[in-house]
Amino acid sequence: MDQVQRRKKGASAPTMIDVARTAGVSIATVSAYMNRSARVSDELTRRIEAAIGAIGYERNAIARSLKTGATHTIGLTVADIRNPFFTDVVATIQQVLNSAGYAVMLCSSDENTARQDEQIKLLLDRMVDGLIIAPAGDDAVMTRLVKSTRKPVVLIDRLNAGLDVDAVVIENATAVFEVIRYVIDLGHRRIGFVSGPSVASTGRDRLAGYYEALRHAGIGFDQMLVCNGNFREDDGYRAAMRLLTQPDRPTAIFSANNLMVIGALRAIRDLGLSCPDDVSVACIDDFSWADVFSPQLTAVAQPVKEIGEQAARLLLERLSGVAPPEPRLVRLQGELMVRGSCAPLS
Amino acid sequence: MDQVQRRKKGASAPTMIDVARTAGVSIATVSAYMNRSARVSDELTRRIEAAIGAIGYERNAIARSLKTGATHTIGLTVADIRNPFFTDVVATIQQVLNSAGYAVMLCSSDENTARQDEQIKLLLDRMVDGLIIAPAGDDAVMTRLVKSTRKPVVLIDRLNAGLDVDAVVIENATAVFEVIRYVIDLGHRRIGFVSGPSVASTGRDRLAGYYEALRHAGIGFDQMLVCNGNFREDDGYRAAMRLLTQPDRPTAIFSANNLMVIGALRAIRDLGLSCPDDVSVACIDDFSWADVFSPQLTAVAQPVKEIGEQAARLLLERLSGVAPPEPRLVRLQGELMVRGSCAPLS
DNA sequence: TTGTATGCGTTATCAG
DNA sequence: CTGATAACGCATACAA
Repeated sequence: MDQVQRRKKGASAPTMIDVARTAGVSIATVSAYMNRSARVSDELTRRIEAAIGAIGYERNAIARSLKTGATHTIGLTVADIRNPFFTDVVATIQQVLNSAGYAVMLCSSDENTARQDEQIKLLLDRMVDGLIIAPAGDDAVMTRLVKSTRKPVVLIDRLNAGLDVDAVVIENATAVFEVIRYVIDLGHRRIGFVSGPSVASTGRDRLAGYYEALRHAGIGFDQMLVCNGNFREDDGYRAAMRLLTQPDRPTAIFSANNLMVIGALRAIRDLGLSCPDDVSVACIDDFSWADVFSPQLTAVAQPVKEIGEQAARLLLERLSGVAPPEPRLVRLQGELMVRGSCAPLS
Repeated sequence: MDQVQRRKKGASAPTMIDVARTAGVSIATVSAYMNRSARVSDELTRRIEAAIGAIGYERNAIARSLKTGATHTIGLTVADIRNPFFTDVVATIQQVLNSAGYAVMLCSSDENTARQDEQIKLLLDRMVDGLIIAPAGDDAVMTRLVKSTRKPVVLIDRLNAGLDVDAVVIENATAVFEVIRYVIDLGHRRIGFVSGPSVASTGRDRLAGYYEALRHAGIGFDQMLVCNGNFREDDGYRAAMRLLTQPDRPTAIFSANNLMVIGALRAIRDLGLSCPDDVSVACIDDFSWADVFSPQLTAVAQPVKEIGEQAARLLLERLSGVAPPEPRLVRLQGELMVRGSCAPLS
């Protein structure tokens, strides 16, 4: 069909053809102008710009994507969008990627691997150019999904054994080791551990740090002192309840993340106990408000900003092809913030 | 070009043509099968499914969108993704929209109208099917952007005078009125107000509720008791500092949102004061952990879940065309959570 | 420099 | 019920 005799002037949005027609140039020239892919004479440039302004043309990113194969959109799934840790990371990733010209499609799997898999499928289906994943856990479907895509993928927060992709994590075992050692130094011997799920590398690594600290201090390991959770507030509550209602209850409780520590504190309150007088508490993940509310939580602050920046950087490098072929693993350090929620044991 | 003699088997992802070829059917039949748009015989269905499995075909959403004009993606911009209020709303919107088959593209404007406008442009450019906006503020560019798009738009949290679109907000003035009345009933007369920006309807409405409560109680209005902020933590800190360092300092401080109240509490601490002994504190926006940390904040809990659900519902109704032509305004009620951060004034 | 023609992967129309 | 073919809006070799 002739490019001139179209566009009934009513229905749909103006296209490049309309611009070409009203500017009296060819569609290729308009395209060249839009992409600065070739020099367009000043005269035509002027006419094209006038035409664009007149009919309010905006280029259709879908058609453009179909042609170029790139959407300039990246997918981001996190285990829990309500978790301030992820929120902070997301905010940074967002900023970096946006200023690099990418939009971000965000999904939260709510610590549910089935939902996570669906969302990764959704994202891949939407033809994102790349993927940043904070995995809810290692699961076979996701592994297969990620392996079978040719899009660059960056893992954050948690590793997945079966995946050879770029990743940004913190030294979880080391971080926990340090906190537990600090608690032990305060005189505590019976230290309860509210653990994350073993399907998550963070769950496993943080528990490992706990064991290591105990062994290092020569403290025997008591199976009753470890309770599993799924990183949610309720899990922390239940775990702390179980820990604190046993005969020889722990004098300190460590929570493997921020949400569970709130649950644990609620359990402490519901049992009529107080922190740090009756039970010392520490955790991984800092709160921005930790210094203004009591108990002022002793916690390991994760370098959220840097995690986000590094993740975005790794992805951007892959997208622009300047990354080396082998996967890169960035390991960051947490920082122990000693506050008032752990008391010395007399 | 003949649909059979293509696909060099190496490079790009398999297309419908490949499926048609390996299944020995026509491309239209494959399409009919994929969309269930027409009955396909059992025999062909079987062959198509086998082919899809064999070559690992996945339908290209970009091409599909180009053809159908729908992306099944909706854009969502919030004023601040780090604010738990927005996070909660986002999480709900996400869930509802996802289960309706839509993906969500999220942007955070960080209370910056310029960034917000860019992001709305970005989203519209990505051809989202609809938009949910928590405006950083009324600004002309956004108003024009929203007005000129034919995509359905839903506003949440904040209204924009110039826009005749669906919206979900809470009764801000009423909510503040109630809190302030409660504080007045405790005996307070000098009540500082840490306000949001006047470019945001929430900023204006909440301040109006404050004035109304004072007038209702016959308390004179003192210009020195109101400090403007931009809903960020730092603003709350600065505002509270100014309020509490004046000669006849207020006995109570009300913060127009959650982030600023944390700043205010930090200021109180830095001044060597304590809450609620020296200064009572209340705010809009509840915290999930408010009951386990001291001071236990008295606050108005916004119905975050319902805000998200209603916003998603309004948008979905527009998308499916079952909505009435005129814009709908959903006004929800906040709930005053009385805790311990406000003390009676002897 | 500027214009023409073709294809990206689907969907949809219309014959068979 | 199935098959061929024309768009969807843009980019891009290639021709002029």
